[in-house]
Amino acid sequence: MSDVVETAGDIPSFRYTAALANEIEARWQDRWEERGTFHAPNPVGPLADPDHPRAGADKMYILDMFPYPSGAGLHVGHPLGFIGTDCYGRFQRMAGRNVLHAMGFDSFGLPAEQYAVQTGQHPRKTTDENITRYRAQLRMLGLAHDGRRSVATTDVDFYRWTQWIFLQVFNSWYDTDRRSARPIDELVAEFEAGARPTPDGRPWADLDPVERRLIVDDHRLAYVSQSPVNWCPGLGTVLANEEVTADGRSERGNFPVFKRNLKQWMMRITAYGDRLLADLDTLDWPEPIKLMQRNWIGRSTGAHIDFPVPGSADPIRVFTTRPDTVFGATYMVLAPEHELVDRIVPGTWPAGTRDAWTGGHADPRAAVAAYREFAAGRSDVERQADAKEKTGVFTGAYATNPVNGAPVPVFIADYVLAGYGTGAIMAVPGQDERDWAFAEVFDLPIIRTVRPSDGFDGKAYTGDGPAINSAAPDRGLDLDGLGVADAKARIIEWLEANGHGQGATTYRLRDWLFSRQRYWGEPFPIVYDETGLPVALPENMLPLELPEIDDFSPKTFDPEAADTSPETPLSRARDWVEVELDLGDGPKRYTRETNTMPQWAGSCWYEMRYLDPTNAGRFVDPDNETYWMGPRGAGDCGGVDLYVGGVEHAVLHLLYARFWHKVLFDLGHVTSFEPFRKLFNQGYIQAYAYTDARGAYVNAAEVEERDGRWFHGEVEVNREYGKMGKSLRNVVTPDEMVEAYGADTFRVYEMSMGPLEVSRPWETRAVVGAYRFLQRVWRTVVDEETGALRVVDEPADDATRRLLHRIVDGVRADLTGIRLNTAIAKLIELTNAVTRLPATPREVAEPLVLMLAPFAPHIAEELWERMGHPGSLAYADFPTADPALLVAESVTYPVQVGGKVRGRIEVPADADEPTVRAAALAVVAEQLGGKEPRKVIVVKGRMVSIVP
RNA sequence: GCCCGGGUGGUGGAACGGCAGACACGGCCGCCUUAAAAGCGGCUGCCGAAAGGCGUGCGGGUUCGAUCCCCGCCCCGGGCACCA
Repeated sequence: MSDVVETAGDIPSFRYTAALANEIEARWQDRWEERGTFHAPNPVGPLADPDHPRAGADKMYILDMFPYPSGAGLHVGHPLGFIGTDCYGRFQRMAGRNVLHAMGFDSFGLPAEQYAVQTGQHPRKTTDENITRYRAQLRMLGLAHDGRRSVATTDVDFYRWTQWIFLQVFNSWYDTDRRSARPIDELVAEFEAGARPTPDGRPWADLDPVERRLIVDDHRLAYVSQSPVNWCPGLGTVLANEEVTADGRSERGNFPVFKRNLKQWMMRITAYGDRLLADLDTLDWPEPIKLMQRNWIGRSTGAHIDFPVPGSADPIRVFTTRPDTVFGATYMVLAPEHELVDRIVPGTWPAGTRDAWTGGHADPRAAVAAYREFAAGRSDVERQADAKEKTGVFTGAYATNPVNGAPVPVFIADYVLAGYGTGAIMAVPGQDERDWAFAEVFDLPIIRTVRPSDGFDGKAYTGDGPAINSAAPDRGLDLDGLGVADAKARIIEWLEANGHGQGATTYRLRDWLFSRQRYWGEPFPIVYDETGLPVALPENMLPLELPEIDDFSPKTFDPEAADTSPETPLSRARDWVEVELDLGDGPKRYTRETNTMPQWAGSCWYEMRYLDPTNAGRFVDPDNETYWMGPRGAGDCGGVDLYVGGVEHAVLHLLYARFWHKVLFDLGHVTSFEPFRKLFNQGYIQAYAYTDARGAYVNAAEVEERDGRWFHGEVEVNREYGKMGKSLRNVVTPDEMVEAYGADTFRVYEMSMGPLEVSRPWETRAVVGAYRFLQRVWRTVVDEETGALRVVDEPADDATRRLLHRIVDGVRADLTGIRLNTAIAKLIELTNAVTRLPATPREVAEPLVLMLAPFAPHIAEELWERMGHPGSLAYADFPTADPALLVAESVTYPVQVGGKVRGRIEVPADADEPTVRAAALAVVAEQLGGKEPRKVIVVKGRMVSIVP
């Protein structure tokens, strides 16, 4: 991209060229670094600085979603958000705020590990090299980061606190009465005091130590569970629900995923479902993101209803959002994995069992076993592909409908999910489409319990209407005639009064699967003793460092082999796994946990480490957390003032981080109850890619357009629009842009392309517009031929001064609202006006340069210095408009007749309405043809509208 | 299928319900130059010679006035999807 040819002598010696820009940029980047220009002072600790110009000032914490340092380096799309936050932060600093802006690296993760597996090189080496490269690329852009605060999640000093927070979570339980996490010791104390009954009612003192531990472990916010998880044989690891795509494949690698019962670490995020939902209302986030989180949490209200099973001690408890339809429950379905199944299945088929219900098996046990095997062997892909075809089998058991005593056959079917509600449903085919479909396959009765307004039409009716067939007079229950909402309220009242159930709320959100079978992640600070139960390492044994091993790969399997089980890389480090430790009760043998934490762990709290990156005694000092993230008043959630990143983290990272933050809040470690007060989703820079006739990508830089068609040499190629990527052969790097135009031009171009939140295509040839703009700014201050200052101390003419103040006012408003593209347009407008003047008045040049500084900081610093200001403008006051100069002396009113502009009048700004009206009528007298208009509307300062 | 977001010149995009198209790219014309590049200046929504007319996905509505608000479609992008 070095096609900007500069031959000495052809261009003025002091023109703002790429070469000059690069020289200026390198010089200022060095100065900023040497002087610590962007160091933000903390209230306490090693980063405190009482002499700093912003010490104790109003603070502003700006955060970017930190990048994964990939081996490919940055392309021009990556820094879009970083530049946006930098412009905003530089503006806020000039507006008087103490701005904290830092950059770190989310450096655990699969690519470094996979590269390590291929090459045998340790992932730490690859990771460190990539981070070094990223730092260099980011530095080149002139980002005003506090370099002292840069952290990487793979730093041992960082992940010791990730482990520490894990222990906080592990050593906590959720008190549903107080709606808060509490230390686990307090739960134990309640059990010991008898204040809290044990699950089976036996006195605490009668339980043996292992029984007690099992009960306590069952309450922890981090716990080991044997439950259905997403097992991905092709990757050799289990995955969180959020990492599985809609069609049942791994987000990474696109391998099939199977539900398997495996022992895994879970985080009890469901305990926080209601707070994660309710507190969304306190956040200044884009509505679509809040909506995605609301949908993900998926709160539904309804009721639990108990259906007794004759001969079984336990009833089948179902969750339903439509308790009003209980009279239409003609069968029930349990998830195949439901724990009650084995206890209710009889030895033989009951009399009258239809052949279609048995799956051809001689007895119910065989039928259930066969169906379970079938269901377990189906990947989510297959299950969802066949969603319309219902499968299942009769268990041989009947339950009793509590409202009328009717016997109800119990089926198992995989359309009922073990993880949602109670894993059991009452099926009401008359009012539910899925139940209808199942009832058709198994020829089950259908009872309508809601009357549609326009008649029955051979399918389930899910709308509102009066209840029918819903009375049991002998039991004091009659819903008939009630609308859905009233019927719901009435039946819940009846269920509660008669002990058959109660109103209930359930969430779609499931607990978070927290362990991975990988090497390159945080080791769990957990060991197992001879009982096989987990034991937390004491804090003084942190950090628990990753052991050095030779083979970093988890064992992977045939992607389709559902019946395989994970084997972790760390389990190969035998000397590390089998240890003797003294955890306070003398040296004993322990076995270490060999799973590692998922990549999300570090990103759940990194924003707090920037606040106090070197603190060896705490993850963050409370005074520093309170200053930077504390609530601004009663009811305020606190948190980062502006968090900018892509929408792809709408539910994963942003939900997990909120959860951890709330646990830390409950335990008193932070004062904010949300981590990110304001969220801003930046758009993406997209790019065109071109394929030839064989579908192979050709180098996009070599493609030319001719009459709306695209050619690579003489070959016509096909244009695609999408991502930038090596394999698409359309990558443009910031390095090339900086070399060809300078970092300031690159920054201005990216910010001027459109609103920060909107995605847009990259167009290299358009970058020159930003370049010409900066050249014009340069020329207003510096004579291109001589290098002399063109700035004069004479006052500006009135029009220029008014323009300046209008622009200052607009740019300030645009920057405050993060409308960076329109701010730049205004600066160009001002520059274009000033360029036409014979010399540049200082009263215009200085504010122009100051306003330019957030966008193009290097050239602004350089010009500021040349205008006689030593030091940096980073802390100079951002210009303020004089309100008196914002009021125009005269106003031009367009005059509309019948909605069309037919003339315009110029009147003094303070002209009263009759004056404007008379002037307007005069100018359009011809159109009115002497007739008196029906109506004349004068909008002060805006326009006149006449209805003829 | 359900839920969001969005459709404005050749292109990226501007417009508190008030002159649609700011600003930029591209294009055309000109200046400078032996020449080219760079730079600078002018023009550039569409139709029309002009006067003028038509224009913000399509069709309606509210309003003195609609890119903006309301209703119904069409198209594009994203999210969720057997959640009882």
